[in-house]
Amino acid sequence: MVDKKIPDIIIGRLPKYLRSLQRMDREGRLVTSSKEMGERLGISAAQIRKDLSQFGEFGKQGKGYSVPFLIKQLSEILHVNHDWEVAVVGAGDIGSAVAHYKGFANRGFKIVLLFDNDPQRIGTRIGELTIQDYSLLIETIQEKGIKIAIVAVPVTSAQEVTDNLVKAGVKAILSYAPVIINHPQDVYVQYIDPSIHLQRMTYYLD
Amino acid sequence: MVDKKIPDIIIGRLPKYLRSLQRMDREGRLVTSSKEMGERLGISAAQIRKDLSQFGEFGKQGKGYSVPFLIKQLSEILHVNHDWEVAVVGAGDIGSAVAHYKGFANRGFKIVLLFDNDPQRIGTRIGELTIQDYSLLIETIQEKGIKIAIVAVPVTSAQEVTDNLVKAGVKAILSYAPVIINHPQDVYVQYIDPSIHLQRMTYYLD
DNA sequence: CATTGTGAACGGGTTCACAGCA
DNA sequence: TGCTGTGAACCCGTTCACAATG
Repeated sequence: MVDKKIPDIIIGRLPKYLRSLQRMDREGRLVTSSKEMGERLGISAAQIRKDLSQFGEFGKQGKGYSVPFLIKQLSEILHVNHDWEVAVVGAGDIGSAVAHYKGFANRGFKIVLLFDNDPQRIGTRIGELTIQDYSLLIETIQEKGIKIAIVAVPVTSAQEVTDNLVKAGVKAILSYAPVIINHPQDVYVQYIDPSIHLQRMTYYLD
Repeated sequence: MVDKKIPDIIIGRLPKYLRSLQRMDREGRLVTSSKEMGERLGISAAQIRKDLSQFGEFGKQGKGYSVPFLIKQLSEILHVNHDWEVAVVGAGDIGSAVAHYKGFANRGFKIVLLFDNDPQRIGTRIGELTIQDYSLLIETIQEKGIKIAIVAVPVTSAQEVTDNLVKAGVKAILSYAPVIINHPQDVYVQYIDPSIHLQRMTYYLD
């Protein structure tokens, strides 16, 4: 294995492999194969083998892959073998749902901060988090050294919030605002926009 | 323009083009170019031109594209020139946030039904919707002829809910449950899983 | 002997570059 | 002149097919 540049499209599949493996693990499966993983994921077995082979020889010929071992390897590759602290900006409906979300457990993330600029909300609690004043965003995030943030604010504020997150040293942003955000090249941004997914499907509906 | 099979990867970009154009429209822009769209979207101008040319000749040489005209064309192509009625299953944190979400307006979708199986929730209201009994899911959806549903239930129920939606005649499903769902070929499924996005970024973080 | 790892072949999506046209 | 539409070239990801091997 050479540590050449891995195409981003492969990186994008690894979390799906990991999620599938963790599910197998919960089902008590100890070993799997590229064929089985492919069937579960709707991906060809050859592609899974080739993707994994970019990072090492994780399988055993004739046997397949050890589920716990592959989980360990993928977790390390994706840097989710330890939890990342995450800040959430916006405590409206989406921010609250994100703050309550149980799905980050065992996936490498823990929400530790929740910000809002509404005086009515600041100081109130959502789950185990107390809503912080947005005006303290930069200093608080800097202080804690947080590198990942989730943006759950209206379209109109998304750019300003992003700018402040970047100033605070955040390097990865997941935004629920349906707008493309300008950001430095060394900051990674991903988007969640349900309408995009729905429109992608309505093309095929009559 | 021949109505040959359009690659799905192109279909996936059209909603992004449409969202960007609607934003320009709100900004009062009347005309744009493939260059400008590309810069906003982080996509090459050539690709945008080639994508659009699959469906017709929408531009004017030397001038560019009319923003309102292109919005109209893309809306028709994606079948979002009229609103689709959407059912939401699950009225927990995610389902509630989806039900409250304003971002479907002008994107072609209107949530008209919200189901849950918790007797405590059934009959209560979320926004303008009254939570319906999940046991009435199939007949209600059939009756209304709803073709699109959003699944916001725990992983453990996602498959069963999907099976019932399919029975009810739903053809497009957007699922927030972090698990791959089995479904007939003539039913389209898309997923939203924030952990997948985050893990895709942590690969690049130290 | 089932299944991996992988070079080679393949296929298709992206970019290039320019003719065409307002 | 400026920008679209598009055939051709290019590039890169996927699939193929089989040697390797526990």
